[in-house]
Amino acid sequence: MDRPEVRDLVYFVAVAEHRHFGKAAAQLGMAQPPLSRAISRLERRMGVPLLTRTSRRVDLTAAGEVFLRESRRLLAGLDSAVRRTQQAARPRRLVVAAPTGTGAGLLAEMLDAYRSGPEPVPVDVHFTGDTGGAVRDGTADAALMCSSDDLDGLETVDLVDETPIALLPAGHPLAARDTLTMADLERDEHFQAQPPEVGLDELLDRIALGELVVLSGASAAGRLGSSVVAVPVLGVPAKQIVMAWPRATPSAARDRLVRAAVATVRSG
Amino acid sequence: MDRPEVRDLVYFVAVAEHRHFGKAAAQLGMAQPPLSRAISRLERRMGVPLLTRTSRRVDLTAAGEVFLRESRRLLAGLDSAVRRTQQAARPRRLVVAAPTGTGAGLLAEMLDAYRSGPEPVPVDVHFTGDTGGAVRDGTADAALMCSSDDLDGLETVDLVDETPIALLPAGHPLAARDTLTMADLERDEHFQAQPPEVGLDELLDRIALGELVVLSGASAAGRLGSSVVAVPVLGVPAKQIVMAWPRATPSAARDRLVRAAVATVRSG
DNA sequence: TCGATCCATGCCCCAACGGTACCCAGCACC
DNA sequence: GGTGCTGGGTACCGTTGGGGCATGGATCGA
Repeated sequence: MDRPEVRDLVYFVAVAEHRHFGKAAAQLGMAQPPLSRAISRLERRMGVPLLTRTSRRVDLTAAGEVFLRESRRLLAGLDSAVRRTQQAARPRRLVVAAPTGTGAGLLAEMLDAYRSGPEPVPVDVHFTGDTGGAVRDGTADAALMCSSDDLDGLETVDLVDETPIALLPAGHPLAARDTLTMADLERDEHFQAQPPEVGLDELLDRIALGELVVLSGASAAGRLGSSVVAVPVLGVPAKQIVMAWPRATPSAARDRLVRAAVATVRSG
Repeated sequence: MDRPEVRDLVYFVAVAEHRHFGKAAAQLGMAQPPLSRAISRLERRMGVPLLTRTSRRVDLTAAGEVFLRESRRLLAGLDSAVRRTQQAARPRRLVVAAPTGTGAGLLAEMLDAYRSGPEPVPVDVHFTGDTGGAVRDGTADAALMCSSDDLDGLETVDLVDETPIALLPAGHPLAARDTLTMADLERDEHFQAQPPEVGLDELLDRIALGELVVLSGASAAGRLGSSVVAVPVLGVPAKQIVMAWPRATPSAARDRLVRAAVATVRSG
């Protein structure tokens, strides 16, 4: 059984997404007829119809739905494989993905510890909202993630546990309390369960201005300034900050970084 | 950046495994020169040398090691994608992978429950030692596995917990005991930590004959006959029998099978 | 019924893949 | 140190098949 080629997957994904041969062909920078034939060929080789075409409508068969999902996964995997390979060839250098707003604290300590350890290698920090995506697609060698994120396919070590705290403006009625509950927070008109994806500085500014109340983790408590107050919140499970990296990708430099990170949180 | 083609991955894996262009070409059923060119082209496109060739010796670079691992993973993923797609097209039918020797008990009950449920579909049972492999590569829709197996990439539900028991011939000196420890077992000359991969019947026969003593799970206790005795073993963590299936592969028929399995173990 | 839309088919061309022949760098053996 | 052998690279050529263009044919709306 001869395997489909990568080209066939790309073509199929384009057609499946547009549900239209003409538009898919345009996106692919080719004419419509060869695309039609490529898809027929693919279906013939796989022995499975993937699309139902009436001349007015293109739809996916059940098998087509499955193959679309799988094709996307495979193409992403291929790109990530190429990136990882190129990364392995480049003069040794590490990329760590960190959530936007993790700037100064934990990460800086970890990197300091790593740089003063044996055989350090230059480290780039890649700030992104989707650290899991970065480490999965080979953009980053390791990522700071949350234990509640999807960690499938990744190896992890626990770093610090983020006991939940609320960040409130200093003058807020709840700011004087010793502890809070989620019910307290949810009654507040400025409370946002999903804080906006902005830098920590802006977030703190907006809290200080009284525009915002958010749930955060204890690691943020050290960098608040005087106009933002942290109060522990009860009844919310503590999350862990973890360091994650792809399974089965040996890298001595990354292992040293992980060890430095673990040592940092143990000692500090 | 143009992606490598599947053909290139196959070629690269062959050369990397043989560390010899001539032999790889022979295995691929082609001549050596086009293979050499294909590999050079691949390296040029990826911008990374994958092999070091002296005219006497072919070796992998560090990047080549990475790309070999990734290529194997991708090719396996492609084959599994094709199988899953073909499976989705076939007149609905489920394949369940079960460890050799799970024959009559739990599985039969589950299948009975499933068949008497709504919209049942023909079920094939695929006996294999590597049920995880079968469900990952698309050969099976679901698998019975052990919670201690590698469950990465799979979704699971717990079924029954296998409290550890030792299977002994009826006349064995330890057979009269209420409980055993691993130390007891390890002193026995016939104890095998890794039982041979044979059917349950043969296994029981060999135990009854006094050739063998093995560690098993409580679910086997119901099918022993009179000449084999089960004794609980202390100090060994209990394993769970789980039902596992690949993530992100929706299948109503499989979901019904999973529900039937869960219902079976809850009620029985 | 006519036109518009859109996928399939027929036909041609060319890029690229693979085969054959040959070259040349190590190595072994005399 | 020649000489032969092994094994990867290079040159050149033939063929396959992927892609473009023109056209057919089906469906749907007006």
